[in-house]
Amino acid sequence: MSATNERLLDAAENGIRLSGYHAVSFRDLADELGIKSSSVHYYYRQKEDLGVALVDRYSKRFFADVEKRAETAGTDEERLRAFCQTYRNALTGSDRICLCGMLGAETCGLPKALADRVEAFFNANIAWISDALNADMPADKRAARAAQILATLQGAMMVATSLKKHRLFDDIVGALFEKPKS
Amino acid sequence: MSATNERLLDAAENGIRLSGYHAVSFRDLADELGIKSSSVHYYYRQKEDLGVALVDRYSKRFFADVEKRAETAGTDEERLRAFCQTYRNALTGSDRICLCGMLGAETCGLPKALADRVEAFFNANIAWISDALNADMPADKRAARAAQILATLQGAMMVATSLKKHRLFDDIVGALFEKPKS
DNA sequence: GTCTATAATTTGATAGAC
DNA sequence: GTCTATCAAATTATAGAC
Repeated sequence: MSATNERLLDAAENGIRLSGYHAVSFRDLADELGIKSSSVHYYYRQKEDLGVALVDRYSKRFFADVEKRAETAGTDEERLRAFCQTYRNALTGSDRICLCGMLGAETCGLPKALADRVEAFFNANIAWISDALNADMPADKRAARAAQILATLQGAMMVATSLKKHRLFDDIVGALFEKPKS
Repeated sequence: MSATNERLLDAAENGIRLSGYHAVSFRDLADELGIKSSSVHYYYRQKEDLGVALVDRYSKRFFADVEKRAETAGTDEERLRAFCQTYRNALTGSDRICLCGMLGAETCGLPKALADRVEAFFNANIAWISDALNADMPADKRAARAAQILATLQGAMMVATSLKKHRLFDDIVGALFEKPKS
């Protein structure tokens, strides 16, 4: 992977996470990198190819970060908190929502290959969370709870950035872990 | 409000909720209505004006529906469930996420006037939910819980449509109301 | 209210030189 | 790997006839 290719993916991920797939053009990306749009086509023939490469890189990085954070976690709840921390870091480190959160919202307007990868990302999220719930919860409720956690994280990113109150993300995720008063 | 104007808003809301603001063009809307794009400009001079009118109509309808459902609610929890039902109905009746959920994700790429209205919609949501939490919860935790409920609803719509599993929305919102086992 | 006509710009994409 | 040159199509938008 060349340096230009990487800068290209960075700029594209950036733009999409801020404004959406359809708001990002090859020319804007080229301008940002100081190259021509035809050079962008050299790396990715179609926009769809760029999108797919983007989600692939994002997914890999995401789960690598989750695993790294979960390594030092002892309990299941700590693993779960590590997972949420990956989301938090993606937001507070960049002021941008999740790449797949944006693309997931735009699903119907995306090339099928791209929408499929986003779907896979979410399914992998739910599977990972479900696994972390093992000890806490009866099996039949795990899937719903996992989906709830994913939805809350995604929604929290969206609402927090829209309201430009990033602390809101922490408040929301905090409420998610609140223990019922004994 | 003329019939054409209303069909125009319907088509625009439709398209944006499915694919996003930047994926919807005046020409597409015109074609869907069987008119010319210049006629669309007659109703809304700029795309931004159309977007603003759209969010205004959506907000009005949304809170009218919430109030109507909440009318017959006795307890605070019933009021909250009525609120969630408005979201659910928006999704299951159309397979589309919330207009402001989509626009909220795209915030950075939107004209400021539009982004501001979306922000106002979310703030009104949080205020309404906070109010419904009155009896249940100490005042200092209400805001966080209200934001959490909003985020969960928005995230649930997004994830459920992306995964094309609409039942997931019900599962997620169900888990939100789950009582801790006594 | 709707149309024709048109303009200016942007966008996704390709061919071929260097 | 990057460029020039170019294209066809799409997009936002306006002027003015009917």
